[in-house]
Amino acid sequence: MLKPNARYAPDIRGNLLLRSLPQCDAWLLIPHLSRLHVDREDQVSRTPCGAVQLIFPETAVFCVRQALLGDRQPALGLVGHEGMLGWSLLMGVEESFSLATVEMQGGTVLSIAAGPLLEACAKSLTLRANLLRYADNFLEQVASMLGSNTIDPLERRVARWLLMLHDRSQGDTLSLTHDEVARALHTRRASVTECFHVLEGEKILRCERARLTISDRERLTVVAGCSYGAAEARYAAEIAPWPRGVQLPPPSPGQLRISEATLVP
Amino acid sequence: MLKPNARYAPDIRGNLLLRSLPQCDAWLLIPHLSRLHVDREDQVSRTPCGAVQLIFPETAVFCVRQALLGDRQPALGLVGHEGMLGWSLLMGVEESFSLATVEMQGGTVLSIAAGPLLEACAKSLTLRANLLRYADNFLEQVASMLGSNTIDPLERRVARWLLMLHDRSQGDTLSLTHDEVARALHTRRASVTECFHVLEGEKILRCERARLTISDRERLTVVAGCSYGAAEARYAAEIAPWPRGVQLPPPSPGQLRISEATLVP
DNA sequence: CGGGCTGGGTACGGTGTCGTACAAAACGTC
DNA sequence: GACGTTTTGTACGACACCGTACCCAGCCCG
Repeated sequence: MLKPNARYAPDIRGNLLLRSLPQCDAWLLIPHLSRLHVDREDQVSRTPCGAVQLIFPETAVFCVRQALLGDRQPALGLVGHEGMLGWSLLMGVEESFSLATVEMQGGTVLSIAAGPLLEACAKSLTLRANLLRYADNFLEQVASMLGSNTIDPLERRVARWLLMLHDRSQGDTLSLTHDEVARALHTRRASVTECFHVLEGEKILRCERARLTISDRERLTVVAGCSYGAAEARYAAEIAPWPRGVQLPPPSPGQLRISEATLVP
Repeated sequence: MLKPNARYAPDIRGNLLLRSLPQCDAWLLIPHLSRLHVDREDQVSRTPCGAVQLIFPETAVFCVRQALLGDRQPALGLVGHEGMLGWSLLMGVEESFSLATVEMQGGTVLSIAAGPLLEACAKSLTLRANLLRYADNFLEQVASMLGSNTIDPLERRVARWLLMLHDRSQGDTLSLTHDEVARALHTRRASVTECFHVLEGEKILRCERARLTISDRERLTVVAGCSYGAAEARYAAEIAPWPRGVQLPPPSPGQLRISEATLVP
């Protein structure tokens, strides 16, 4: 019942995850991809035809939150042209627990309905594996977010969030309000303003009304500390080159002793 | 090189996830499962033969953290007899970003090496889907943890953590120290002690040295609020009955408007 | 040009949690 | 039964962040 849209094959180079697929896998998806435009604050979970879908953002950037919870909750992570939305489809779950909202100024995405997607995955195990590898990476992103939210002072969290947004945008200017950042990090708008002022004082940032420009990304990563970089480095190692480039964070402070379990007879 | 252990087929009823599998899928795994005993504080990621493995806890309860980070980090979630460890194998990732440590008093697990596991998954798509569904559920758990850590006052977080431990234990007595809880929630040991005293005053808890007993689980869930329950209810809906039983949290406060995206010609 | 609105600057008191510290109690061990 | 170790009880000052509030500056619109 979910007929693929009979349209010309769209260019997939706008999404790094799609671009990272081997040719043969990519062509299992391409005929079924539609390009959509989404606006700021949109929440997209179904195709215009009503089918559940997988979404590969191009210029749009999505902020993922838990569904069913109010609007006052922190962000779980960001998904832009490096990733996809709707991974739960690949895990055999119809309705995801999460919900994505368009951050910043809106843009385009490539979308494929659940039906054709699952057919394609059935045909190619490597396709499924490649997409699932991103799901794992997103889990790591959420884990990092948890760590950052729990132990980092606000300034560090703000720096991290800006870097994450920067990675997923073109250019160095982000069009968002202080309030938007505050809601993502679950803090006061006023606190975000203060953090911005500090960063502005250090010439790392420049902010105008509803728009801020990152002028010294290098030093911003220093402020963000080791909360930023781990998930991104893994993405680079396992999936595709990371948009802005990353180097691995400094070696871990504590050595890990992994003991072997004893066999029970 | 990774020969399955030539052992009698172990009883899999100790793990709810394994038990939830259809017979035919379960028997793809059973011949390759070994029962291991793990001790408190153990970190298990490989079989005694050195192979990466998937682990199905029975009586053991694991606390999952990010690997590569120091010991001073918050917990991402808990895995007990309702779930599994090593999901990243199913997503085509060799080494997981996470690391699990045995909480409380140790116990047994069922383990299968990566080789036989992947062979089994190749044979049965439903097996893979069933296991991946848990991976999605764990992601939701981490998401809840993030929310709780970010917005809840400490008392609520403690209550939630106790409930999560309770779900995965037998009986009503948890053998853990205040310090263990403090490290999981990334707070002071003293703060945890204070929370316990409050709960003890309300006759919800009774604590002795390195051991605490939950005497009124009902009221504990009230203290935990809506941070607890969402992921558990989903588990119940999609995988298997939840150990202690859960009812869905109260209806969401804010309605969600999901707009459809516009097609780009 | 003037009003309305959104976004940003700034302030103040309150408080939950932190870091640190020390002593008492419970337990294991010799 | 004495000792060391682990676990718990309790205290105090510090401070990051919170909630709230108000005003001002850009910006859109009529």
